[in-house]
Amino acid sequence: MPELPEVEVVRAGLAPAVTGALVIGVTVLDERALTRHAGGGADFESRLTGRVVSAAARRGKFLWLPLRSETDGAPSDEAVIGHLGMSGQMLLRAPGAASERHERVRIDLAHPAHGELSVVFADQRTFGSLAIDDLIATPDAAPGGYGWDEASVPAQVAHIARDPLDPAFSDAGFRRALARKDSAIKRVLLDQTVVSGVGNIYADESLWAARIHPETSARALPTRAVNRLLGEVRHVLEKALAEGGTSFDAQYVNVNGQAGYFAHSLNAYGRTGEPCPRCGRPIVRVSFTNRSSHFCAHCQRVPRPAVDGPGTAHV
DNA sequence: GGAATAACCTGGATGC
DNA sequence: TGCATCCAGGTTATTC
Repeated sequence: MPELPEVEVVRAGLAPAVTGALVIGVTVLDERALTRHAGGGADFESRLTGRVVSAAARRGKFLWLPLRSETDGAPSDEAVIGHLGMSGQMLLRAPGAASERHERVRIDLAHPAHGELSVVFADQRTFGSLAIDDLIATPDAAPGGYGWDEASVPAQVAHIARDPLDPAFSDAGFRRALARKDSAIKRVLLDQTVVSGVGNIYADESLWAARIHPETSARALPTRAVNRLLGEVRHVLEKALAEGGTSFDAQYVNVNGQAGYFAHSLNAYGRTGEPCPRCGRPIVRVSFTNRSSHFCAHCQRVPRPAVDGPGTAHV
């Protein structure tokens, strides 16, 4: 389940290998990997071949490789965007390497320093996708994402909020967004237009660390609790990033096919029935909007229902 | 307009 | 052993 740390590990692995490389060939093996691309496989192949990759960038869970032409040196106005979905992988392989299981797209590159190599997009569940998209200006004039200094972002990524590790992320804007949301805090954490990069695993871990019940109303959270939560989100993401991300099986790996080990550091997610590391009571799992929430019912108390009536304070 | 829900998809785990 | 069913979850279109 690639979330921000897993995607950042992939981006960091791709960057030195692809920056400055010329695309010398593209093979689309499964067009389901191009659900975000306006044209078909042939269009994807022809538009990408002959371009030069300027960088490897990321915002939240979206990756993109800005493209420029081989000769004119003009600024990048398009990019290959990629989302790993549930099970997507970006693998670096030697030229002519055997096909990967669930391989969907292969991009062959010639790098001026490293020679030829291939970027293989493999995806078991086909929720991930690639596309070529226009770069548009960021409304705040800040760099579009991590690994990209230009104030531009792919059009399909423009609606995605900045992630909490982005220097241009606005804490005040996050607090204002929560104050407007009449939804459970966990649902808001998973809303990529409010804060990006957080998925089910890190939402559960951050809420556990901040001692906030996942069904607490976002707008009912006091400012102090919001600040505590934001701090824990950042702490959890940074720690997971330092440990190479979370891998439960072979579905999340870095560009070399290696797993991360943050799964050993999880306190709540996937630990149903195990003792809470804080109080020793069992972690519980409940269904939550088509997925699961894991939390400690003792440390993360159920929010008291709002009561309308005389004497009730409203904010 | 905001919030909630369903659908997309594959393979491993589980039950019979 | 083989088959059917359930489950995992990020994004987005649809519905309320």
